[in-house]
Formats: sequence, structure tokens, C-alpha cells
Amino acid sequence: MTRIVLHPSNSEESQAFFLLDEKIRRWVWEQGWTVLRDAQERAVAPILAGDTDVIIAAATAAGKTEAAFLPICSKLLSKENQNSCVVYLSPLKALINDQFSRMEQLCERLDIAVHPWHGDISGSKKSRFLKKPNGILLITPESVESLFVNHGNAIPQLFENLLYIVVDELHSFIGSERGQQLQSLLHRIECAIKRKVPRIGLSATIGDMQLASQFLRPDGVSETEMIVSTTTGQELQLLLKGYLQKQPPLVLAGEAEADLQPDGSLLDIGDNLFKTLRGSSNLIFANSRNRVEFFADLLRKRCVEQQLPNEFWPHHGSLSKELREDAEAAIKDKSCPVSIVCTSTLEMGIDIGSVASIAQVGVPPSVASMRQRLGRSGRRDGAPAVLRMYIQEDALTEKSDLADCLRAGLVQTVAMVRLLLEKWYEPPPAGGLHLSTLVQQMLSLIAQCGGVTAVQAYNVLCKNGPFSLVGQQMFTAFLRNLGEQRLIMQASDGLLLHGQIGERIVNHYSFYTAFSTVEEYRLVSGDRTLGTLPIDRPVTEGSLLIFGGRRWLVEEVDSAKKVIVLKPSKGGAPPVFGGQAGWVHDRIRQEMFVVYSESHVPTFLDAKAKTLLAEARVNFSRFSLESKRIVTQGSTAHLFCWMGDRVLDTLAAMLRSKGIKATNEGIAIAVFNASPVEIQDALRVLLAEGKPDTYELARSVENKVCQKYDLFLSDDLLSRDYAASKLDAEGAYNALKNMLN
DNA sequence: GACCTGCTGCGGGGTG
Repeated sequence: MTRIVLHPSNSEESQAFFLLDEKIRRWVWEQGWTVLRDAQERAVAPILAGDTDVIIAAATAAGKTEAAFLPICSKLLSKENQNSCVVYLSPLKALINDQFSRMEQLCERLDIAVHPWHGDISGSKKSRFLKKPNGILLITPESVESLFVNHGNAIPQLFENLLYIVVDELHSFIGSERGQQLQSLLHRIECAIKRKVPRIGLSATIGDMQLASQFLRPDGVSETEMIVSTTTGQELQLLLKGYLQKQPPLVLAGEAEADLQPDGSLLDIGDNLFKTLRGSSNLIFANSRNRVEFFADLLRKRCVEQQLPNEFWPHHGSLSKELREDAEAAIKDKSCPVSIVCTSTLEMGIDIGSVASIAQVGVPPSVASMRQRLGRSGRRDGAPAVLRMYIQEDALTEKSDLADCLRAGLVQTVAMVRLLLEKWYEPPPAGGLHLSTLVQQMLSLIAQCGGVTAVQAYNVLCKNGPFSLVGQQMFTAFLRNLGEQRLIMQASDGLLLHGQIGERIVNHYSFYTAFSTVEEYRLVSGDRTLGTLPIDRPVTEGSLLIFGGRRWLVEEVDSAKKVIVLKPSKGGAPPVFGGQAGWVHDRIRQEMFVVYSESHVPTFLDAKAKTLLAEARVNFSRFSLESKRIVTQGSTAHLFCWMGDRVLDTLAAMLRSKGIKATNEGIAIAVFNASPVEIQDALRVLLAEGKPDTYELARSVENKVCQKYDLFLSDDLLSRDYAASKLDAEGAYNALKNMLN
């Protein structure tokens, strides 16, 4: 049951403040706060009551922490809670450091201990909490995992008097392996102390509050109090600038930086960023580290040329912590204007104060992240939120790719903006079994208890826990598999213990994370290594890819050795490997179809973007795409079904099962070895066979090892997980029906 | 031609 409180009555508001402990009230006065903010007012009563979970959703970071911790500290001050503790979970170490200094300032005089705990915190500080576990523990999920592994025996008494669990940036956990791990840890804490503890989620505005509450406590029965802070009448200013890719300007020989020759439209985008953003503080999201470096360098050069102090700083995951912290400090300090060019590193995290605008260069990775980025534009003073988007498209020639003719990037961005304005965001991926994380949790549970029975493990993790999609039969197969892999073994009394390999894994500190750094495959042709390629999408034998500016055919995929064997390919129109960013949701492709079909021109497009959209629509009707589903271009056929990547990947796998070389190219499926008639025939056969068996399709996928502990899973288990999380039988079957109509 | 997050215990040596 979920209650969404949007407009509390005034009488409730005025009373909330007086429910707080007198010392807390004094602290609030001393801050010079005349009133509590909306969310802070409304959080007091339900948190003090402590009989429900609570989600506090508000756009800006400021205020949410206090909304949770004013009543929490109030509770900690009461006599009976002298020895109680509260766990605050954060996805980032930086956030823990930031919150620690803010909280200490409040808690020092209240005599409440605050314990920061993450990988950079010294062992002596950690043992302080272990000796006297009271006050507020600020910790990462990975460090909680390490507590279970290294102090398993102590868990029940450590959390004996646990009052609340606060999860910050809740939205960042939803739908990921790390989120699955978090759910399991929360559940295991409650199992250890044999009672429920109210969970409090702090989040940016999220699309579906129902899903967020199910994530926070996936038992399907508990009530969650929702506190959704309504941002009233916030004005949004949008601009989408189109650019046509052109030849780079000639660089004279002997010039110092002759090696850097970007295409001209990137320089134009850089010049516009410089012209419009200089003199104010902004965030520029550039989608890749490469582009971040390019723009940061370009913008810095412009400052030097004009004899101005540099205002532009880069920020991404490969930069050292020091450089990133310098950039964060610079933008936080409002005495000089500073703009940061970043990847998704600054989508969340420490409060950087208000910025004048957000720039997005290239197609945003998702509507949800677009919303998240926009939310970083701080808006304390009621100023409008400003979003500038920069999209470049290729100049068209007779040989241009279909996606280029259709201006797919621009149209996708327009579609995404329309969905953003409708307040639609991608729901988190559902249905995954998360077997990789189940491997981790199984090993951790054994470490915690010194051994468990199969029934105990099933009850804690699956039956009552977050891995509820794994049934008894599959769990048995799972345990047998772990036994075969020597991750676990069974003692003579039936107790499950670590096996030889399991022991080694658990005893290494890398065990605590549920996610792995991206796997890299080595690309080999003959006996030459061409380079490495990060793999997060299926690469199938027979598909084509471009690497190092040349065309290759994938001859062999060796998942064990992490090698992809290539041979030079000729002819055809090979797809560019990697393609569009991320997984595009069905809803976005459907909206793109609407954008192509309509004649309405959005007002937020500049002149060039309008021209590109007009071109896209002309080509859309030239190929009769409002009704046609198969379009041939040279020897390649393109299948359009206007659905997301999960459906396209499934359909492509179905076609491959009929001997047709099909690859998901994003906007369409490309087929290289069949005529439209042959494709039609194959589609009819597939339709007659009914909804596809995703398990069988998954079995034919070469490299299903994506998550950290996948490499220990049998092909059978891996195929089940893959089918559940990566394929969409229903969607593909419906798309098939629509294509043949 | 995406991107991001995180990590123990222990021993040895140095400093205050």
C-alpha cells in the first residue's frame, strides 16, 4: 500500500516542528531557518512514529538529509535510545565525507557519535564503532558486505539497537547489481536481529514512486510513506542546436598541435559553449571521456587566447581524485565563474551549489539521466532551469547510411525531450535473476555464519529475500553448480562451506563489490593483436565491426580466453560497433516514429536543427517508412519495428536462429545475406512458431558473461538469467505481428 | 562511438 502525500494540511505543518527535541529546535533556530522546508515538515511525524518505511523525493540535494536526520537525531536523544544506532548508506565515498562534516556540526553538541566508514577510513576509526556501536554509521554497501564477511559473529549485537536505515540517492541503486546487493544486505541485517527496521529512502525525483517503494522493501506488503516535494511552476528553458559534420580546417605543417584535427562541427560547438557559458557556472555533459578531454582542452585554449583566467575544468572517472576534487571545489566556490565538462560523474554526488545552465553535447543516454542532469542545475532562487543541447549529424552523400539519412540522433533527442516534458522516465529493468550477485551473497552468507544449510540459505536469500525469482529447483541447480566450480562444498553433516576457490575469492578484498569493471576482450587477426574492446553487448560470430578504421568480420568469440578473432571483411555496409549509447527503451523508439510522422516543428530547435528535422522527415517518407517495415539499401536490408533494443536484440537472435545474419543497429535491424522475400518468409515462419523460447535463444548467444561472478555459472543458469533480463519474448512476438500486418 | 560506483587485515616502518 502506498500513499502519496502531495498537499499536507497547514495544521500538520505547524505542529511538526514542536515534535522535535528541544535541542534540535534550538539548532534549527541557530541556523537562522525561519521555517522548515516542505519535505522537512512532512518527514517529522512519520519518521518519529517509526512504524513505516519512508521515501523522501525532492529535486535538490539540500534539505533532504535534514528532513531525515532532524527527526532521527531527535529520536536518538531520548533516554531509552542512548545506545541505539542508525545506519546511513551512500553510493559514494565522497558523499559520506560530505555528509560527515555536515552531520558532525549538528551532532557534536548533541553528544551523538558519527562514524564514517569506507575504504579510505583508517582501521582505528572503524574499531571505535565496533567497540561502541552507537550513534550514526555512515557507510557504503561494500563496507557493510565486509562487516558481514569479517565480523559475521558480531552482526547481531552490532545492530541490536538499530533504529533506522537511511539509503541516500536511492534511485542510483534501483535496477543494478549493486542495488540487488543492497537489498540483500538490508534483508540480512533484519534477519540477524530478527526484527524489521524502518527504511528511509532519499531520492531525486523519480518516475515511478511505486517501483521505488517496492525496491526499498520488496516484500509486497509493507506500507511506505511517500513524501514527494512538489517543485512549483519551475520554468524550463530549452534549446536544441543542430550541427552538420564538416571537414576539419587545414592545419599548416609545423603548427604545434597539428596532431589534433577534430571535425569542424565539434569546433563550432566548442565555440558556442565558450561564447554562451563563459562568465557563469555551468555543467557540460559530453557523454564520453574522450569528448570531455577534447572540450576541456579547447575551452581552456580559448581562455588563454583571450588572456582570461581559465574557467573550464574536466571531470571524469579516469581522472585522479585530486583533480576531480579541485574541479568540484572550484565550481562550489562562487567567487569566480567555473564550468565543468563531465561524463556522468557529476550526475549525482556532493552538492555543488547552483549553476546557471546545463549543456548536453550529443544524444543523452536516457530520459532519466537527462532529468537527473537537469536537476543538477540547482534552482534555489526560482530562476529557470536552462538546458542547451548540441547534436551533430553527418553530411549526406549517396552512400550515406540509413540512420544518417533519418537523422536518428537528432530525432531521438527530440523524442526524449518530449518524453521528459511528459514526465516519463525509463523504468528500471525488471525480471533479472541476478545470479552473479546471488553467488556473492551465498559466499558472504557462509562467511557470516561459518556455514549454512541449503534450506537456511534458500530461506534467507530467495524465499523471504530479494532473490525471490529464483525458485527452489533453480536454487538447487545453482548450489550444485557452485559445488562443481569448487566455490562451495558440503561437510559430512550437510553444512555448506566455502570450497577451495570460494575461499580464495572471499578472502580477497575485491570480493565486496557486486559490480566488476568492464571486461575487455582482445581483438586478434592472424597473429596480430589489434587492440582491446570493452564488451557490454553481445558480439556474435559472423557479425561485422569497425575497429581502427577498418572493416572486420567476427570469426570467433572465445569467452574463456576473452579473445575475439577477426578477419578482414570486404563489401557490404558494416555496422559501426557500439552504436547508440546504452539501451534505448521501447517508448523512445515509438516516440521517434511519432516525431517522423508528424509535421509539427518544436519551438526549441534552432534553424539548423529545423533543417535537419525537415530532411529526416523527407527521407522518412521517401522510404515510405510510415507503412513499410523492410527497406533495402544496396545489398543490406533494414527491418524497422520502432521498438527498443531489448526487442531488437531478441528479434535479431530469432532471425539468426533461421540462418539469417541479422544485427541490431539501433534504429533498425540490418540483414546482410537475405533478400526482402527471404526475410519475409523467415518472419512468417517465426510468427507461425509463436512466442519465442527465450531460453533457447539465450543458449545461442556466444558471450553471456557480463556480470562479475557470471564466469562461475553453467551455460544453463546463465541462459536462464540472460533470457529473463536481456530478452523480451512478448515484445518481439508483438513486433513480429506488427511487421507482417 | 557511452558512462559510473567500490574494497580487508595485517605487518613493517616512520613520526609525535
